[in-house]
Amino acid sequence: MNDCLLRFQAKMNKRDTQKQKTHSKLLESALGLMGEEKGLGDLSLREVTAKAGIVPAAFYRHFKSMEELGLHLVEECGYRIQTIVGDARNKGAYRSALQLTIGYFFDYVTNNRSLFRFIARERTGGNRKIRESIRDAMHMIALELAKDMRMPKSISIQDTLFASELIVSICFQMASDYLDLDTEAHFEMRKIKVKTIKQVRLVFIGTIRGRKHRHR
Amino acid sequence: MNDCLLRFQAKMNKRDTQKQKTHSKLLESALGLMGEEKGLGDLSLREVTAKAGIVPAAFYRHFKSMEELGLHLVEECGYRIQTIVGDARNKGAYRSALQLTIGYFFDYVTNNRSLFRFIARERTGGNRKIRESIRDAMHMIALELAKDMRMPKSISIQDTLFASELIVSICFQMASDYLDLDTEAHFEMRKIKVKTIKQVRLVFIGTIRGRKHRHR
DNA sequence: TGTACATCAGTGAACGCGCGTTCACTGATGTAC
DNA sequence: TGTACATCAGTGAACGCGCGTTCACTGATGTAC
Repeated sequence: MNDCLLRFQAKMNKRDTQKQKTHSKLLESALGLMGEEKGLGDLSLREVTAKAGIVPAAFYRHFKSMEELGLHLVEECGYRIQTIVGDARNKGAYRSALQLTIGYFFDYVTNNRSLFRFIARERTGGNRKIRESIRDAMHMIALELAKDMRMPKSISIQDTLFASELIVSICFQMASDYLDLDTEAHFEMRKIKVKTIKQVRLVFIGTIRGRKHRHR
Repeated sequence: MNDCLLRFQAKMNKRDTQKQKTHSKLLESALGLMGEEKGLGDLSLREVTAKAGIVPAAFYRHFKSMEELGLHLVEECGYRIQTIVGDARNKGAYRSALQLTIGYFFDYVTNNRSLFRFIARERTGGNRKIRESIRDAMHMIALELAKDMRMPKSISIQDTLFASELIVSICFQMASDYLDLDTEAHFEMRKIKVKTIKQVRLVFIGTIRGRKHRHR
């Protein structure tokens, strides 16, 4: 996470570097403390600072409240997921079968449990500002995904974007269900993957075959 | 809500009646206290009992924890929404155009803000038990909806149920977005309704036209 | 019906606890000359 | 380069507050005879 946060940094003296490090450590600590049961709202400023190794009062050198930390976290997570989508493109995932692409997706979910848990949970569970921020981030991800979807020429950009937004929404919902399973529940995991593939395929078919209906 | 909770009650002396009344008042108070910003986890036992007009310690005569109250609330809300689906059937909503049915749906959402807010929020935002409980409730609702969907004979029961589950999931997600809007934002509300109609139509088309693909 | 006892929803006081926030501070790092 | 002062991330103690939970209690209602 550290290097992500430093990505726009210009002048970097010893003091600024240290501050950035603590800043990142606070975000990382917050993300790490949110387990299966705890959301952003369940975290206390005190436990986050304790995990980050600073005194509670020092929190205010970085954020004016836990909500502000949450907004930074959404931004950071949104950025990371966009990177994931970009990586998938470079790996050529979109040239593979749908099944394979969804497989990659769930691999990412598995390897970034707390990140996806956070977004899925706060998407509806957080406060209003956080929810809006996540909606924006998901919109950006959908834009990124739309670029990569290979649709027949007859499908307009608007229809492609409409489909990609629905797909992103579905995938986050399924990721949330997926993360609720025991890590050993392989059969149930398989079922969720298959269900996701079927749902996404349904969206593709609906988009391609329903074109005329939606434009009449 | 009271009559709902009494619906399986047999012997009803003065004492039992009073207890049921307080029990309902606790659930109603909890639901009422959850506004735009607060979820179940943000409620304190003390504020719920205060709103219900009893002393904090008396809470334990009804529930052993706030989590238990939450589970009762899910059950109650699930039941109420099923009733809504049933009502819609009796009103003949499913014989109307899709647009009309979705219109009815959003009317119900508007008239039961806290109920839908609660379910939408805790679906991913609550703790694990609550989440599972909501998934079960939504499954029941999807079963109810599947009964009412008029699909071509060529569509199997399984495919119909698959579609109805996706539709329920989509509708709750859109209801959540809808409830985030200012009550005066009529244009934005219209946009969400149109989006929902398009998404649900897409699911219908995908189900009907994709049949062969999914069975090959 | 009347009486004596049992039940139990709700009371009110008390408790210890972790919380967010404040404040004056320290001491390492940065800056101006 | 060396010195004097400014900056500011992090400290540590203190605060008042609302929290969940406990407990012995009260008094209205129910039950057995």
